[in-house]
Amino acid sequence: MNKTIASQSILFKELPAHHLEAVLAIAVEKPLEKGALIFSEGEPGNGFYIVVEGQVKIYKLSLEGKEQILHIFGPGEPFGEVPVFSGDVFPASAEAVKKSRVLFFPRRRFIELISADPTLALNMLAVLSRRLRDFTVQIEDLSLKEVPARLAGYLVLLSKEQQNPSEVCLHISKGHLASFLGTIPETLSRILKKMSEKDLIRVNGKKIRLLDYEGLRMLAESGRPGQE
Amino acid sequence: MNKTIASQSILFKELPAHHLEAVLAIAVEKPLEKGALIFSEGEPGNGFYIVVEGQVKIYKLSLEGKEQILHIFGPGEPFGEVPVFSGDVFPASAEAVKKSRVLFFPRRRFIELISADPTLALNMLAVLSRRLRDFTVQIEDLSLKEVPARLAGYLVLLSKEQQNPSEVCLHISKGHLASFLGTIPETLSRILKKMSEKDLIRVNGKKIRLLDYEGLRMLAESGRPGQE
DNA sequence: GAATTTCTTTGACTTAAATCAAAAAATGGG
DNA sequence: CCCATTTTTTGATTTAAGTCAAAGAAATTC
Repeated sequence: MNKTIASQSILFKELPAHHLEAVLAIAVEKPLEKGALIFSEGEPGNGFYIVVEGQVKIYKLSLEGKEQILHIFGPGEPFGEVPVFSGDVFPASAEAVKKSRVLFFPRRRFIELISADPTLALNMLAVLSRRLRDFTVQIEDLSLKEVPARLAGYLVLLSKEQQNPSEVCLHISKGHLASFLGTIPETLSRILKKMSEKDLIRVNGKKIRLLDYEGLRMLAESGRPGQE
Repeated sequence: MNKTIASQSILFKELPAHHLEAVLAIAVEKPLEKGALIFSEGEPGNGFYIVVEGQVKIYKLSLEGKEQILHIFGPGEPFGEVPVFSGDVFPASAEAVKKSRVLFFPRRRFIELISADPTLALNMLAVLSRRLRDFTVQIEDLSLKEVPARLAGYLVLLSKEQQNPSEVCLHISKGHLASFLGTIPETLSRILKKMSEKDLIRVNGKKIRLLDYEGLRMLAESGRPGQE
C-alpha cells in the first residue's frame, strides 16, 4: 500500500496503531514528475511532506543562479516542516530529483494530532533536532574545512551507511554532490582526480572505491593526510 | 526575581500559569564567569539551558583553532536542546561571552512536562523550527555569498531589531562578529574600511552608522551595489 | 595613570577555489 | 543505434579571502 513507507518513517515510530491510522488518514498523496517544483522559498507553508518514493532535494538559489543543496531526502523522510511550527514561510525550495511520490500533511489537522499525542510531538522534536545537528556540521564544514575535507567526510559517512564499507555508490549525480558540498562540478571533478592520484580512492562513474579509509578519515578531520 | 526573564522566554509563551510554575520548578540556576565553558561538542547532554542574564556563544572549533560561531544568545533564549530530543551528544560547544546566569532544565523531567503539555511541545517545535530557518540562511550565506554581502545582511538585520534604523550598535566584539560571519578579524576589518570608503557606512568603534541603507540591502542580496 | 593584556587594523604575500571556455563522456529517447 | 541533451572533465586565468607579521588602539588591572 502507498502509505507503508510513510508508516515506517521515523516520525511515526512507536506511535500506537490507532494514532498512526489517524495521522495517515489526513495525508494526501501527490505524484511528482522528475524536476517538479514542490514549493519555493518564501511561499507560505500550509503543511509538510513525507517522501514515499523517489528523491527530493531541498535547496537555495543565489541571484546568480548558483545552487546550494541543503538536503536530499529519500523514502520515509519528512520535509518542509519548518513553516508548520514557525508560522513562517518556507526557508528553502523543494524539487523532485526523480519521478517521485510524496504524502502531504495539512498543517491545521496535523497540529491537532500532535497536540493530542505527545509521542508524535516528541518524534517531531527528534526529527528537527537531528536536522539541526546536521546543519551544524554543514556550517562547520563550509566555514572551517576546504572542499577535499568535505568530500572525504561525505564519502566516509556514505561508507558507514552502506553495506560494503570499501566501496560506496553515489545515489546522486556529481553535479548535485558538488552543490551539496557547497562547490561547483569543475572543482569536485578536479578533487576527485587528485584524490585518485593520491590513491585515496578509485572512481568509476558513480562507484567510488575507498582505497585508504584512514587517510580519508584524517583528511575529513582536516588534518592533512600525513602532513603532505 | 531570577526566573522572570525565563518566564518571558518564547518557550513558555501562552503557558498556563500552573504549568509555567511546574516548569520553572525543575530549573536550576547556574552563575557563570566570563569565558566559562558550559558544555563541549561531543559531550552527552542531560538537559538544556535558558540564558537569564549575560551572553552565551554557541560555536565550533576546527583543529587549527579557527572558530565558527553558530549563535550568540541573550536573555530569554534557550540553548543546548538538540541532545535532549535527538538522544545524541552536543553538536557544538557553549561558552559565556560575559559574566552570565543561566537556568538548567534536566532532560528527564522536562520531557515529562512536555509530554503533559502540548503548548510546551509546540513552543519547543517553534523554537527549533526558527533555528532551522536561521541555519538555512547561514548556510546560504556561507556558500553563496561573499563576506561583504554577509556583513551587509547582518547590519541590515541589526538595524531592523534596533530602535534607530540608521545607526546600529554591535553587541559583540568585531572578532566575534568575524567568527559569526565565517571569516577572520583581518578580513572583516578590511571590509569595514572598504564599505566606509564607499560611503555605505561610517564606523565608530561598536557604533556603525548606515549611510546608504538601500545600497547595503542590495549588497546583502549579493547584487553588487549599482554594478560597481 | 602607567602597564599589561586584549582587540583591531594595516601591509605584503599565498592560495583555494571560482570563472570562462570548450572538449569529452554518458545518458536517454525516438 | 544514432542523435541530442545533459553531465563530467580538462585547461587557462582571475580573485576573494586566508596567512603571517607587526603596528596601533582600547580596555583592564594594579
